[in-house]
Amino acid sequence: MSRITIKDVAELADVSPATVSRVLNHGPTVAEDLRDRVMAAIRQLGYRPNSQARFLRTRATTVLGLIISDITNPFFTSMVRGAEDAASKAGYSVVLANTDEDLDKERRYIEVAAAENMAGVILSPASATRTSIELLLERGVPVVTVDRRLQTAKVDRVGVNNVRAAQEAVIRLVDQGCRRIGFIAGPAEVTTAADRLSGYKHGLRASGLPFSRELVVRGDYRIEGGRAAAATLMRLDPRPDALFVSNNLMTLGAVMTLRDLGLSYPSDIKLAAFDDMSWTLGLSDTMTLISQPTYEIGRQACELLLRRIAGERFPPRHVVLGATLD
Amino acid sequence: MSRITIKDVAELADVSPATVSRVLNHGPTVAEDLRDRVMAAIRQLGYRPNSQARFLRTRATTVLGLIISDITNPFFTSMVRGAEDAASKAGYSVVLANTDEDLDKERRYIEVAAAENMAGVILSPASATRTSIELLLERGVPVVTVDRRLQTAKVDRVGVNNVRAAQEAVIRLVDQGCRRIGFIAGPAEVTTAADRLSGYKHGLRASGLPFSRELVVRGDYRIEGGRAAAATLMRLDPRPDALFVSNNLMTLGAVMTLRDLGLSYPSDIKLAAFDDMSWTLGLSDTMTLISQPTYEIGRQACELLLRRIAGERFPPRHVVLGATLD
DNA sequence: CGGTTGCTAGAAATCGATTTCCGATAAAGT
DNA sequence: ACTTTATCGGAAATCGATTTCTAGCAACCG
Repeated sequence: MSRITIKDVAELADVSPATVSRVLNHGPTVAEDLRDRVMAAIRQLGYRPNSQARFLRTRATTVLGLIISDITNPFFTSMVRGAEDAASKAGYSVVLANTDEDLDKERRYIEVAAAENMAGVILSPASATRTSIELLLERGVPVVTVDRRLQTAKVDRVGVNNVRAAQEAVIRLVDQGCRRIGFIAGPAEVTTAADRLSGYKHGLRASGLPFSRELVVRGDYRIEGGRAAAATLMRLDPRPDALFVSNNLMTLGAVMTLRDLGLSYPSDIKLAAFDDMSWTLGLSDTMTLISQPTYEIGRQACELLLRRIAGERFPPRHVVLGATLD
Repeated sequence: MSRITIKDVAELADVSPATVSRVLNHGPTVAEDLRDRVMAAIRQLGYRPNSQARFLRTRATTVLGLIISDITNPFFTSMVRGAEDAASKAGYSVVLANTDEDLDKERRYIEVAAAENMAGVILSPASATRTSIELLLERGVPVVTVDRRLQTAKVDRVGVNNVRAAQEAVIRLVDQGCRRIGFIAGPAEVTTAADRLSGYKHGLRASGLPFSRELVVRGDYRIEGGRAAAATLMRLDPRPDALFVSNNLMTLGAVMTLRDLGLSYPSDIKLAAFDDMSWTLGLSDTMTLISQPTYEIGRQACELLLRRIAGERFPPRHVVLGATLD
């Protein structure tokens, strides 16, 4: 409950608060013995500067916000680690917030980040058009988006080329003999969903296959959505000979549906999906997987953010990393 | 980049800053028309109080810290949600930090929580003996631990009775005919690991089976650790007829090992494990699972924390929720 | 030897809010 | 009608740090 302030330290060391501050910050202009006395007093009292008070004067914090849509998703977990590693190397800490793809929650956490004057924010926006980051931008808090783009503001973004990756996966399926490829798309508001759908269409065109509306069903990027979407697709007549699912959790759902129907892959139906799924142990061994360099996405996003925080000015940058098909 | 302060609002509304503050906080003692003018000015300028400055005066924040050992683990994910729901109901926000079971990282985030003067902290300590929370306690920041206990300080804790749950699972395995039950334990520093090991021993004793040192191998609560531990156990001669794994991620590893050896469960060997694993789709259908009410753990931990924050004083409380065997 | 330069360290202003204290005004009581 | 009381709102102090400004002192130079 104690409140040890710079003044207490100053008194004990018999110097002025200004000197204590100098010892802690821009060091050199303080005499050896004073410096020692101050350090001793600090240790003795267990003094820690009040970061709020410090901020009031300096406007500098060392906490980054990482606002993501679903911490359940291993995709994001590895990204968090990449960001944390880059941040701690630079002396910053990362706090996480989970939005659950919920715009209200997202707005609340953006408010928190702004109110706490975080040094910068890495965001995977729940919506390209309805997520608003002006609260941050108008306060000068830099923002970098990961995975998804944002249409409401021009900010840096780190991700992969979703269009191309999706296209390649479709071509791969066609090479395996598929002709009727069902696509489980993501939420309409998310740019990755749109990009992947667009890649799906490109892939069909490139393969000379027709695009059919009925073969596309939207899900919510969660397990349940994938399950329902797959069920819808599998009721079609004739039924698809392949499913292409646009994220990992929905793929789990789709596999559940296939099980329920007694279908196995790849014998009865081929599967392709976005994102790493190695944690499912074998479920994904026999499907085409598009994996993204998630750790690297987090790392680079954080480094970009740190450069913005340091004050570098350059046009909004899109870092596009390679996704791999395997 | 703009800095809109209470002074700007006061000027525009042609009142004093004190009045603006009164409008925002303890309302009633301010006249209708002034109140309206102030509100209009606030809206017009998009004013938001600087929370650091406010804190300096009031010493009250509305951010809770949730410091957990592994956000990858679905166990914690659901807990986070429980805590978030309880917190937001009370007007608090939750920020997460991920320690990766790493004591250094953990210490860093405890420092962050203290430096940021978070209102309270929910912690799943990486070590019962080496995790130090005095930084928080001496500043009056209440702490509640979840899942694991802490030996370095007497604080509230919410979790399940790990000893009993483990014991029951062992008895269940014995009922299924198992006589040589291998146990994959968790890290020595974590209380849940010790409790579960102890429950395993109790279960054996209650079933009249001998305890054998060689049947216990320690893992690190991660996939790799489970894999290695299972491999060690399966090299024993005679090999175990059951494996009891003390958390979900290690169970994944153990299953990987069994696959590699060409063994299937429950025909060749029986499995029991702690924690929900429904996200593994079928992997866990045929094993004995001890599931914990994770959402509820998070919710109750948060409510306990909020009571402490509100200043309630009562002896450190241990809330023990029921784990279920299925 | 006097005056200038160069440091060091303290006093005081400052950041942006809240809150205490107090004066002014209006309402109420005699 | 005049004093007393209540209420409202402004001036100023405060929270805990940083930073500017300045005084004091020593060293250096001509």
